[in-house]
Amino acid sequence: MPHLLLKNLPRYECLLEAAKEFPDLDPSACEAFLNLLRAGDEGARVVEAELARHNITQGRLAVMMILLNRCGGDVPTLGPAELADAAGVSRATMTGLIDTLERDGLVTRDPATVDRRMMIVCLTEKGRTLLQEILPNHFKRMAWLMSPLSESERHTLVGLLDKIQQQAVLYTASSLPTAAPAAIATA
Amino acid sequence: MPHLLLKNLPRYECLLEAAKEFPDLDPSACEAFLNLLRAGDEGARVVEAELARHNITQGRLAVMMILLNRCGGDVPTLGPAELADAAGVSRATMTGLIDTLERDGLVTRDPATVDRRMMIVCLTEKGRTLLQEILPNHFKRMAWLMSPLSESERHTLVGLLDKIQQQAVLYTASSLPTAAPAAIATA
DNA sequence: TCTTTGTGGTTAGCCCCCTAACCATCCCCG
DNA sequence: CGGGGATGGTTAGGGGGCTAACCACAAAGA
Repeated sequence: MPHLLLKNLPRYECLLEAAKEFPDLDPSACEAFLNLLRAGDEGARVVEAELARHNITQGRLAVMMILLNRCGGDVPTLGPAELADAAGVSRATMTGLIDTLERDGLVTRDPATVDRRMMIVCLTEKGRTLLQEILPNHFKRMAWLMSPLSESERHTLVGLLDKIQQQAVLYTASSLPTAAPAAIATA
Repeated sequence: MPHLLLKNLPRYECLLEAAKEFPDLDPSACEAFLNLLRAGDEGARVVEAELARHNITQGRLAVMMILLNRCGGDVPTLGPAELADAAGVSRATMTGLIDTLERDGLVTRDPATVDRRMMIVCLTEKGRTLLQEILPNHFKRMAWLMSPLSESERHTLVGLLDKIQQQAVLYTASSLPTAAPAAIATA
């Protein structure tokens, strides 16, 4: 589950040292990037550790929360494709997630009548109950994890992260052609 | 590979809305956490996209870089256990990583003579060459990804991320007993 | 109408990560 | 010297992610 990287991040002096051998290495960029991955990893680990006690993963929880949000509303026509899109995973992955959720009795999967290609996924009562049982602690855990940061620090953090994320999206948007290296070169 | 979460993060108003139903939900904490995971995910995706062209993953690269650092030096006695520890993965995972690296001819795995339990993993010439070919672009990519941030912003970011990471470690350290929920409650 | 194209869902095959269990070997200590 | 641990490496089994390929069906165009 971890995104993996070095457990003990290299110290800044080591990065400076390595930069001598690799002129392209930008020490502060490297440091920021490694810390980003590490913090994300550790944070995810904390949250997942709790969910694991209920035999739930981030992916499964995401699916259930999406269902809770929308299936509770007016439109109960929610199929794997839309779920996959909302969760940001492939349709094949969503099939697997729904498989296990269905096996555990947390969701149902029924063929739709209007469009015979479609399946309709819906939370069961058991799934809804489990969510009510898990979510409060889940939210508490997130709040606790962020508790060292003041309100204004959180705002700053979100702003910085957003810049990175924008840049990343900019890459994936232009990565289809071989234009990516060019974009790098010009940067 | 993504750590997975919702593709489109909920807007802040939605979090406020949800907080009415779940009093434990701290909107700013939640927002910060989701942005952290997302930025980490997207960043990792960018870096991995390039590595994938050379049939390399973050895990494989980490192993090779550790080997480059230490095997190039004086002590060539580097086994899976130490590698696993340095990379922050389980020994079983490291076995798998070395398997594929060895299959691709990037590392060798030979039994040690002094300690007959040990295997010695070493970069091959091919592995070394591949690293020299990959790393410059890899570093450029990281630098490009962080280019929207000024030097001082990067410093700020590292500081904030470190606070979160400290907190996370604090959790995993005390999670062996059931003390974790208590720690949450008191927070 | 009939064909073509697009879309929804699943399957197959691969990779990576984990835990638990298993041998082999080393090392310490009685 | 001999019998525990401790340590190194692998295997087995389970998730979860991806792409590519497939079939069923819907929708749009000739």
